[in-house]
Amino acid sequence: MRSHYCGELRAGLAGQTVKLCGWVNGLRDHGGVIFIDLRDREGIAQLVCNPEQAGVFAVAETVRAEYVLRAKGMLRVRPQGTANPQLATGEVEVVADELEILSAASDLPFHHGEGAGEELRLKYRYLDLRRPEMLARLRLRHRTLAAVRAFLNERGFMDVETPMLTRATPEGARDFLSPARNRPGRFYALPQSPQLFKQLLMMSGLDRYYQIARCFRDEDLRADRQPEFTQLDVEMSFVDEEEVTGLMEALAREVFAKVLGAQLPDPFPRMTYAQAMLRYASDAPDLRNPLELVELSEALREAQFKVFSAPARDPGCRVAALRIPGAADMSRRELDQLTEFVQAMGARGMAWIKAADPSRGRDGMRSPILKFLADGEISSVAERTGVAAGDLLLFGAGPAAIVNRALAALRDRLGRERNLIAPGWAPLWVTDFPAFEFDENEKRWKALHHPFTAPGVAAPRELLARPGATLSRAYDMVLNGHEIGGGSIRIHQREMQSAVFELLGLSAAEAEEKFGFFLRALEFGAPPHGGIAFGLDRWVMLMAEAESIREVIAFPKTQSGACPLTEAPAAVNARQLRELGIRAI
RNA sequence: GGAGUGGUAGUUCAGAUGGUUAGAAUACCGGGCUGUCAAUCCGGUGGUCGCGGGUUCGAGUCCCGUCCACUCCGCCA
Repeated sequence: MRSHYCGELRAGLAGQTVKLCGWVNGLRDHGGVIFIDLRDREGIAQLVCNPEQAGVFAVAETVRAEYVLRAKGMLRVRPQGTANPQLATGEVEVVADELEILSAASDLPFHHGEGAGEELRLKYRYLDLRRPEMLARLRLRHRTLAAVRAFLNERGFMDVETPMLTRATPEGARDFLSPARNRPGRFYALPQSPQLFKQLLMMSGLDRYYQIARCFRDEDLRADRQPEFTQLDVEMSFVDEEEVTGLMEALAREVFAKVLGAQLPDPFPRMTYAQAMLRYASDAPDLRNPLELVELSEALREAQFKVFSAPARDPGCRVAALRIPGAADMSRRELDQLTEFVQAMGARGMAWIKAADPSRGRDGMRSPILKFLADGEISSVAERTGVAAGDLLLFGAGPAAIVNRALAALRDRLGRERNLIAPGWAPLWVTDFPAFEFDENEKRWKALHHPFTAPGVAAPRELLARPGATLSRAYDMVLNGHEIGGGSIRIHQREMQSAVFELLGLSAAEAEEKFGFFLRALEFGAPPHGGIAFGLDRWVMLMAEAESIREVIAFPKTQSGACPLTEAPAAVNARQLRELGIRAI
C-alpha cells in the first residue's frame, strides 16, 4: 500500500515513483492546481494535483482536512524558487497520478495549531495525539523506556511481572478496590506499588529484578500526580545504599545522555534530609534556584517580639528568612499578594524587611517590624542573612511544618518570577530521612517512607526505645525540584519487621492477618536487599519540559479522576452489581 | 475537605462603570483563482453567554447556589 513514509522523502529519492498514505494536514486549492500536505508519523509531504490528471484532480477537489488518503506519483525536486526550507521534505514534491480517499473526516472539533483547551484535547485525544508535538512526547517516552530497559538488561536485571489484583494494605494511600465475584464480600486491591512482590522475588533468589509497572493510588490529583501512573521498579540482593544509588544514578546519566544528549553530574550531589529542610524547607529542593533559607531561631530567642521569640524557643517551630537579592523595590501590593499566598498555606502572616543600606543598621532598613527588634537583633539578622543594599528579607515564624511549606513555596515562586532558575539539570540524592513521624491527629507513629524500609539501627530494641530519633536507610532521587524516585535498603529480618509493625500500632494478630505471608517469607532465608522506584511519568515530563504529566501520558485523567474520552468512571447495571454481591449506597 | 483562576459562535478569545440587535480571528458553507505552503480574494451560515435561582424597569456583566476544568494546600506508606 505504501512505499515510504511522507517524512522520509528527500531530493536523493527524486525520480522514483512513491506510494504514500496519511492524513490531510492542510490543502491549498488554487483553482487550477491543488497542493495537499499529507502527514504521517514521520512528517509531511506535498502532493501536487494537476488538472491534467482529471481523476486525481476531481478527487482532490473534494478532499478536506484530516481525510485519510492514499497517493501514488513521481517524486521530483520542486521547481526553482518553490522549495520550503521549513519542511524537512521541502525540496521535493509528489506529482500525484493516483489519489484515493481511504476515509473521510467530519468537521473537526478543533484544528492543529489552534491551541484547544485541555478538556477538549482529552475528549478527542486521538486528534490531539496526531499533532507532531504530542507524537514527539510519546516517542520521547518510548525512547526513555527503551534506554532504561537496555541499561538494566545489560546488567543482569530480570523483568518480572507481578499481580494487578492483589490485597489491600493497611498503610499508605487509599486503595482502588475490585470486588471478587467468587468470594462475595471480599475485594482485590490494585497495587500501590509492587513493593512486597519485589521483596518476595529477592527471597526467591532473583537477585536483580526490574519492572515497568503500573501503580494505582486513590488520592487527589496534581499536575505531577495521576491515579494510575508508571513506576520503574528495581530491586537488588546483597547490596548497600552506595551500590543502589551508584547504579541508579548511572542509569539516569545513561538515559539522559542517550535520549537528550544531556550530561548529568557524576556523582550526583548528596544531601541529608535535615540539611535539605534547613536550607530549602523541602525534601525535594530545586538546586537550580539559588535562593536559600537562613535559620534565625538562635538569633531571635530573646527578642521582645513574641511573633519571633515564641517559635524561636519552641523545638517544634522555626524562624527563618529568605533573602531576595535586589527585591527591596517590591511594592506594597506585591508584598500583600505574597502574604496572601503564604496565608493560603496556613501561615499567620509574612514579616519583611527592605534593606536600603544595611551598614547603617536600623536606619538603613524599612519594615513595620523594626520597632519590635533590638539593635543587636537587627544586626544579627543582617549578618546571618548577609543582606546587602537593595535586598528584601522575607520571614517565616511558627510551627516548622507551616513555615517550611510557606517558605519553600515562596522560594519556588520568587525564583521563577524573578528568573533566578538556572537552566539545565540539577539532580541530587536526599538521604538520612527520619524513619518515623509521630502523627499528632491519630496519636501514632507513621513510617515516613514505608514500613519495609530498614531503620539505621541494628536491633529492634534500639528502634522501639527512640523511634523519633531513628533514621532510615532510605534515599530519594530529586531532579529540578521533583522527587523522581525513592527507595531504601529493606528489612530482611523478621524480628525487625515485627518491631516496625508493633511501633506502627499493628497488634501481633493484625500483623499476622495482614502481612503473615510476608513475615513467614522472612523466616525462610531472606537475603539483605534494597531497591528503588522511579516515577517514570515525572521523569519523562521533566525531559519533555512539559507542565504536567498529562502531557506525557497517552490517555490521562482529569483532576477529578475522569476520562473525558471514555467518560469513565461510568455507572454499571444492576446485574453486574448483583453478581459481585455489592450495592451502591 | 479548603484557597484561587477560568467557563461567551465548532475553536481561541474580547465584551470598565448593569442598558437597545453580544463582537473579532479562525474554522465551516458557496463562489473566484495554475506554484502555494498560516495560500489568497468576494459573499454567507453560525450564540440555551456552563446550569439553577435571586436583585433590577432591564443581567454575559451584580448576588446566592451548583457543575465542570485547571493550579495549589490537606492527602499522596
